[in-house]
Amino acid sequence: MNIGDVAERSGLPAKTIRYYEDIGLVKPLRSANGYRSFRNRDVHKLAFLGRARALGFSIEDCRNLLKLYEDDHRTSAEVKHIAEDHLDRIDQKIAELTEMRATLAHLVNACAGDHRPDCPILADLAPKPNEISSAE
Amino acid sequence: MNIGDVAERSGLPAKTIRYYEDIGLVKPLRSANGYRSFRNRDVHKLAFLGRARALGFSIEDCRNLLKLYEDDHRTSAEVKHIAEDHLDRIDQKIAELTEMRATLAHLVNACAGDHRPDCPILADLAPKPNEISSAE
DNA sequence: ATTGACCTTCCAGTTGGTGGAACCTCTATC
DNA sequence: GATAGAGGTTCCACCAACTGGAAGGTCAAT
Repeated sequence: MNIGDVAERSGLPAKTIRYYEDIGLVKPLRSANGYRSFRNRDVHKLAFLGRARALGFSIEDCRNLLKLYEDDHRTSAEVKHIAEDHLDRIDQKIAELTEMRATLAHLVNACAGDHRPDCPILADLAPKPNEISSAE
Repeated sequence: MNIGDVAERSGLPAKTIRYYEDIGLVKPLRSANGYRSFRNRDVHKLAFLGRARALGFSIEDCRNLLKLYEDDHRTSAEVKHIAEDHLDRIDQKIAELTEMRATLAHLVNACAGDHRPDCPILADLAPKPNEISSAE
């Protein structure tokens, strides 16, 4: 199968598929004309990757998940470990964003948003006199 | 003031300060020895940038906020607009992550995490037979 | 004179692709 | 056989926002 068909089937752009080959995630064969020739298992892998990426797993996580996926002797503990780590990272990210959101929403709320220059948002961003001790 | 002192005062790494000069966010003077010489307003700006970045504003947002900050003829509407756009982007990001989190938490929960190979996480990532029509 | 803490520039790498240029191949049509 | 168009190929550059490191200059103190 050529890359265009694979792109359609896996839902990944052809560029991305070539990139995944570059970094060793898939190893399609080559036809006599130099075109990549994908087997069903390649397409299968790519679909797996697309789904894992959609869940936010890093490429390195994907690489490891793929390895486990293809290893009959894996343990579910190994898989779970990767997923739990990722879950923790997501939770942390959500916490960060939620805090930003709270501060920002507060400031936006306090800002009149009119023609005058006074703005609580800028006032908050501006360093307070005590934060930066002056000296040359 | 030399970059080391500025780094300490602004809370930004020296590397980052140099980078901010590179991309035109600050324009410190130079001493005879070639060292960067920061005025109080440079330090002020850098602290502003640090705070804006901590709230997740992009560098381009920061550039615009800084411009408004230094413009006596700004309107709070302009500032508010930037902040609201950013808030929207944050909300969208939180929504994405929250959805990922839900799926992932569900899968992690369903996974025994023991020595056996059966794993609902991998099962979910694997393409279902109907998703990929086979053909060579 | 030398040590060590600063400072300088420049180049490369990070993450996960994306866009474009220049060029080759295949199929269909005239 | 020529040609057009839709595929494919490689390679290089770029995005954000830094960060690490190498090679070297400067300064203050011993």
